[in-house]
Amino acid sequence: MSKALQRIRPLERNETLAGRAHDELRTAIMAGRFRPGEKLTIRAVAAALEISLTPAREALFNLVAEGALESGPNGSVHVPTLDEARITEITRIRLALEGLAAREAALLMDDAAIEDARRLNDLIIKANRKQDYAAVIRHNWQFHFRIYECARMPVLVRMMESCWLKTGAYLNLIYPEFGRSEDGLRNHAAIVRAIERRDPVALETAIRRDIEFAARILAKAIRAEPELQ
Amino acid sequence: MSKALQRIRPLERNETLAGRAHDELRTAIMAGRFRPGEKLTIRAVAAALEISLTPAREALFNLVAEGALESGPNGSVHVPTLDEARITEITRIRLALEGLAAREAALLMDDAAIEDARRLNDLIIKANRKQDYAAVIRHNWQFHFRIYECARMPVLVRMMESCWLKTGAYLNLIYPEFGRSEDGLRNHAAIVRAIERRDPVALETAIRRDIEFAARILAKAIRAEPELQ
DNA sequence: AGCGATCATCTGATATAACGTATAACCTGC
DNA sequence: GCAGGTTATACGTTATATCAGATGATCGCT
Repeated sequence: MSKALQRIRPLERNETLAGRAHDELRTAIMAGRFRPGEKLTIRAVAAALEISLTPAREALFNLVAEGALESGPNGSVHVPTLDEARITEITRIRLALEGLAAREAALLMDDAAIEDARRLNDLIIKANRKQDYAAVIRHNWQFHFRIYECARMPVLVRMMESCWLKTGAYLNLIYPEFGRSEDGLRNHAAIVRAIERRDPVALETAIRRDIEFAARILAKAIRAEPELQ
Repeated sequence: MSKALQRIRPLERNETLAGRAHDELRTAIMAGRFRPGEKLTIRAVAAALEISLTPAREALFNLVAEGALESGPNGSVHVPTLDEARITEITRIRLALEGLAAREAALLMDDAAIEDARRLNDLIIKANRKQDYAAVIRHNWQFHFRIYECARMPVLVRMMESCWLKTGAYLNLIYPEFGRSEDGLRNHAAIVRAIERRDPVALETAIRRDIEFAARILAKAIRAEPELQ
């Protein structure tokens, strides 16, 4: 086989309609474009994406299986809602998983990854200044997972993504407040310093602080709008 | 609403053909009834369960989305295979997740749960003596998850299940050896002692030892049969 | 006016058919 | 005998039709 042929990757599954629908919904969830508790009917998704019921249904229930959406008693699918117990549970899981990923990534990050993280953090700061919270959310995701993927633990990455997806619908709720506080930016600065020094303990500490900070703001936002529970 | 009506649970999704197929495949995977790498075609599953392609397909791809099965380039679905890197990754994840669950469960287990765990451990010992490894696998699952569910962290439970499912196909590979060694039984005895004393640290330690022991045997079994990679 | 029943509509579940692609057996030419 | 192409079969993907259950509104009765 030629060198050029070795470079090209095998076709991924998301070239199918169901796969594309899955990706589309996934990024929409992460971007917080659905309200917590919002009901997603098969037919509405099919109509919105201009596909038939079969791939729309497959995308929805795959997201349910992933834990990104929830299914009601009669097969209806909605965006998950979070109460405080669920938030503390997810937070504790994130501390365990992302702590592990952080320790490992600190040892394995190469210069390109460190530079990417630094650049993404700058983008977050800029977007936050412009109050472009959609960009903040997107770059924050990229920032964290650019680090985590350096741990070379794909199963772990999928589980961390699952945690993030569960809280995705609430991100728009917290970001105005997140931006106002300086703590979020300080935590990210500490993360960048830790990866520059390739210090596993410092990185885990900084990541933990970031997670706990986000959890506090999220809990406060939910207490403020209890109808979203 | 009456007290009695609050007790009854809403209909679960597995009353549908797709849900039942999902459960059926899931328990088959856990029981190690499929070989690692075995290909599961939609039509074969549909024929075996005497259902049409639609629910069979849904069950298969939901298991893929859960991480219990893997999908190849052209949409084919197979039982996951594990190399040593994957085993160490899953082991490290399990240590993090099940360690968290163990610490929490130790504080929350009531007498009924402790009694159940003791009873399940006895069943494991008996089944092991009879060399009924299918029963050992089943009771081992029940033993661990009877403990973990006491942590009241449903998201965490699903993630731990996902880890167990990934290694399910290899369980038959390791159990003859697992039974021969006394270490497995010793670890379980330590687990039972720790939950009787409701000691979080001791329980986490014992669980960790059990996980690491299982990982060692699994890695050895895979090294012995490299064609299964 | 309040309650309950009936009916229309919405929605999910499943089967089936049609389509395109991969896989592999076979066949041909060298 | 072997390489390369061809064809048939198997398989995944998608759309559509049909059915059943849930939902909600309207109408009638008390």
